Amino acid sequence: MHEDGPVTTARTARPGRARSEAARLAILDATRDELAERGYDKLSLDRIAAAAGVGKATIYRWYPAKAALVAEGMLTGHLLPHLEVADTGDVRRDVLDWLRASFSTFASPAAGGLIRASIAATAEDAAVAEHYEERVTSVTRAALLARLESGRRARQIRDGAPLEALVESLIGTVLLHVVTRRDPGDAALGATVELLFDGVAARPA
Amino acid sequence: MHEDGPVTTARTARPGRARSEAARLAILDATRDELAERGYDKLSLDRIAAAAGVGKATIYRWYPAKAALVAEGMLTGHLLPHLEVADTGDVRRDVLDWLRASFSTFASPAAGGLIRASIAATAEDAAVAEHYEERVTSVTRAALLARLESGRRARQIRDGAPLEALVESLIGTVLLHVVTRRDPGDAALGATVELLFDGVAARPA
Amino acid sequence: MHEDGPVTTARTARPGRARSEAARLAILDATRDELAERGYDKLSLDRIAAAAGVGKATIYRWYPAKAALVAEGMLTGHLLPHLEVADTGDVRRDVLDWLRASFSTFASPAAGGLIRASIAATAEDAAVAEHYEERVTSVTRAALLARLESGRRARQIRDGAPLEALVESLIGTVLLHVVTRRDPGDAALGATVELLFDGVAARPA
Amino acid sequence: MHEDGPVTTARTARPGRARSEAARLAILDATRDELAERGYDKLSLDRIAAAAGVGKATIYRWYPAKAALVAEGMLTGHLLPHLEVADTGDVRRDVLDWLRASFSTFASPAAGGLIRASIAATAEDAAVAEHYEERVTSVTRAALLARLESGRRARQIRDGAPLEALVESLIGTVLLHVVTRRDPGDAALGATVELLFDGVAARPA
DNA sequence: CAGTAACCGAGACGGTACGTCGAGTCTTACA
DNA sequence: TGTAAGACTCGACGTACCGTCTCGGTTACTG
Repeated sequence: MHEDGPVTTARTARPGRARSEAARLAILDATRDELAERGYDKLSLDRIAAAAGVGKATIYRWYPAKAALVAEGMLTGHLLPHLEVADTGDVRRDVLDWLRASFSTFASPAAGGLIRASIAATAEDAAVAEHYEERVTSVTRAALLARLESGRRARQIRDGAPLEALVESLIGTVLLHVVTRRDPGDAALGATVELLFDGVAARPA
Repeated sequence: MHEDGPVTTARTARPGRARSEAARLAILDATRDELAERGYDKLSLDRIAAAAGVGKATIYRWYPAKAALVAEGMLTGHLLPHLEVADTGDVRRDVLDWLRASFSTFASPAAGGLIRASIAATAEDAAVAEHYEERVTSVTRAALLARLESGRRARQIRDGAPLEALVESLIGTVLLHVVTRRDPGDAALGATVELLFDGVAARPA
Repeated sequence: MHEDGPVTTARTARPGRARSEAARLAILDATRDELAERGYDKLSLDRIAAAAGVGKATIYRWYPAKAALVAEGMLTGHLLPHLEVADTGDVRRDVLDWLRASFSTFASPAAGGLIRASIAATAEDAAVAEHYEERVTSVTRAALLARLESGRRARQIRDGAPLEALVESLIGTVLLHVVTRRDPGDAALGATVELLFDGVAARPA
Repeated sequence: MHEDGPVTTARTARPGRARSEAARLAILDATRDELAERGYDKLSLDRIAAAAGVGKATIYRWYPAKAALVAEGMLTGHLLPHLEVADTGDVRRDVLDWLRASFSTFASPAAGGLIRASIAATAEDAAVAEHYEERVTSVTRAALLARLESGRRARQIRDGAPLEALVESLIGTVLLHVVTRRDPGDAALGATVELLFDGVAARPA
C-alpha cells in the first residue's frame, strides 16, 4: 500500500537550474519603462536586456517574440493599471466617475504611452489581441457590467436594457479618445453619460 | 506605370524628367498592399520601393518618414474606404445600416489589416494621429452628425440630445471591435442602436 | 522598366552608387590591426566595423565570411609583408639572409600574430588555403626558386639538384618555427643552410 | 603531530565523490569527433557535452578552457596518431618511408582535419603551442633524431652532420603540405630525401 | 551506517558576436 | 535634372556559444 509515489515531482522538479523569476520581473519592468518612453515599434530588446541586467537570450527563453512580451506585461498588470468601478448607490455617478478616472489616467504621458503601445501591439498581432481581450478588457468589461446590474437591481436601470452594448460604448469611447489623443472636456463626459442613460430618441408626449 | 503622352515635346522643356505623379501613386498603392498584408511595423520601404518600381529616394522626396507615408495614404483615401451614411428617412435604420456596413467591411482580412495598421500608426505617432483625426475620423464624424441632425429636424431625435457623444460612441464601438477582432452579432448591433436611442435609465411611470 | 537601353552598359557600368574602395581599404586595415592584436578566432566583425567606421553589412557586401576577409587581406599584402630574396652573387649567403630576415620579421609580436592568424585561417578553411597558396606562398616560392636557379647558372649549385624540394624545406622550416614559437639561434640557421647545400650523407672518400 | 587536525587529508583521497574517468574519456572522444568534423574555431562545448552525455561544468572541472581541452586531447594521443620511424638498416629508406606514411596519414579527411585543427589551436594559443611542442612534436623529433644517429653510427651519415636541422626540415615540409593541403607526388618525396642527404651544392671535381 | 562533501547531468544565467534586415542618406548612370 | 538602382552607416533582430552558476540527485569517504 504505497501512497503517492514520485508523481508529484513530475511537474515541479525539472532537471537543471531553476528559471529566475527575478529576471522575468526585471524584464517586465524594463519593458514597461521602454514602452512608456518610446512606444511599441521603437521597442528594442537590446535596450530592455541591458536595462534589466539580463541577457537577450533570457528574454527569448520566456517570450517568443516582442508582441508576446508586451502581451504578458499587460496581463500581469505590470504595464497597465487597474481601474476600479465604485459603488456609491448612484449608478450614473459611478459610471461618470469611472469615465473621468479613465481619461485622467490616460492623459498622463506615461500611462498614455503605455496604453497606446498596447493598442499598437494589439492591432499588430492577433495573439496579443486575444490575450488583451481575455485578461485586460474582459476584466474591465466584467467590472462595469457588475456595477450596471447592481444598478438595475436598485431600479435605477430598466429591465431589459442592453447593458453589454453600454459597456462596449463606454470602453469604445475611451479607446477612441486615447487613440486620437483628444481630451474631452468634463461636459462631454457628462453628455456621454446622459446619452447612454437617456438615449436620444424623441419621446412620445 | 504608364508613359506620359506628350513625350515628343521634351526638347523645349528643361532637361530631365517630369514624370512624378505616376510614381507617387504607385508608391501609395504598394504601401496599401504591404500594410494590408504585413501590418504597420513590418512595413518595409525597401519592399514598397521594389513593388512600386521606384527608388527609395523618391519615396523620401515626398514623405519624410514611414509614418508620414502611411498618414498621407490614409488621407488621400488610398488606404481606407469611405463609408457613406444613407438617408432613408428613418434615422435609427440608417445608423444601424452604417454600423452593419462598417463591421462587414472591417471583417475582411484586407480592410481589417489596413484599419488595424492605421490604428497602430496612429497609436505610435502623434503627427499621424492628427492627420487621421483631421482627414479621416472627422469626415466620418461629420457625416454621422449631419444624418443625426437631419433626424432631429424630422422630430425623430429630441432637441438637446448629445449628438456628438452619440457619434463618439458609435465610432468608438466600431474601433473597439476592430482592435479586439471580435465580431458582434447582428443582435448586438441592434442592441447598440437601442441603447443609443432609448438609453438604459428606468423611466418614471 | 524597359530594356531598349545601350548595350554597352553590360559589365562595367552598373546602376547605383559605386562601391567604396575607401571602405574596403579601411576594413582591411582594421582587420590587420585586430588580427595582430587578438588572433584569428577572437576576431570580431563588430569591432572591425566600428574601427573602420563602416557598417557590418558593408563587410559582408565585400566578403562572404570571416575567413574570406582574412584571405583577401593576405593576398593584397595588407596583412603580410613581402620578403625579398637578395642576389649578391653568393647563393648560400642570400638564402641564409632570407632565413634570418624571415625569422626576425616573424619574431615580432605583431608580424608573428598576423602570420599565425593567417595559418589558423588557412588550417580552418580550404578556400583560404587555396588563396594563401596562390597569392602568398607561391610568390615566396617563385622568388626563392629564381634565386636558386640563378645560383645554378653561376655553378654554385649542381645540375639536377632538387630545387623545388629545397624551397619546400626552407618555407617549411620557417613555418614550423612560427607555429611552435621557437626561436632558432643563428647557429641553427647556419646549420640549416649547411644541411640543404651539403646534405648529410657520408661521402665516399 | 597533534595540533593540526585535518592535515591528514594530505593523502590522495579527498572527501566526496571521485571524479569520473569515464566522463573524461567520453569528453576527449567527443572532442576528437567534433574537431575532425568541424575544425577548431567551430568547436562547440555545448555540442561536445551533449555528445559525451556530460554536463558542461564537468568539462570545465577538468579543463579550464577550450584550448586546454584540445591541448590535453593532443598530448594523450586521443587526437593524433603516433607515427613510428622504422629501422631497416637503410636510413634513407626509413626516412622516406616515414615521409610517405606521414603524408598518406594526413591525406585522409579525418586525420587531416584533426591535424589542421591542432595547428589552428597551436597558432591561436601560446599555451597550446607549448603543450604541442612538449608532448607531440618533441616525440616525433626525438624518434627521427634517434634513427638518424643510428644511421650515423652505421656510417651512412657523416660525422658532424646537422641532424637537428634535418629533423626540422622534415617536419616542416610535412607541416607545410598539411597546411596548404597540397599532395606532393612520390617523386617529390624522393627529391626531398635526396636533397637532405646529398645537398644541392656543386661538388669540386 | 549515517553524514556529508564533492561529484554528476541538466540547463538557465549574463554576455559577446554572429549574419541578416530595415531606415534613412548619398552617389552614380541614364534618360 | 529627376529617377532607378543600389551602396552607404547605423542599429535591432533572433540565434549560438561561452564560461558560470544553480538545481536535484548520486557516490564514496568519514566519523
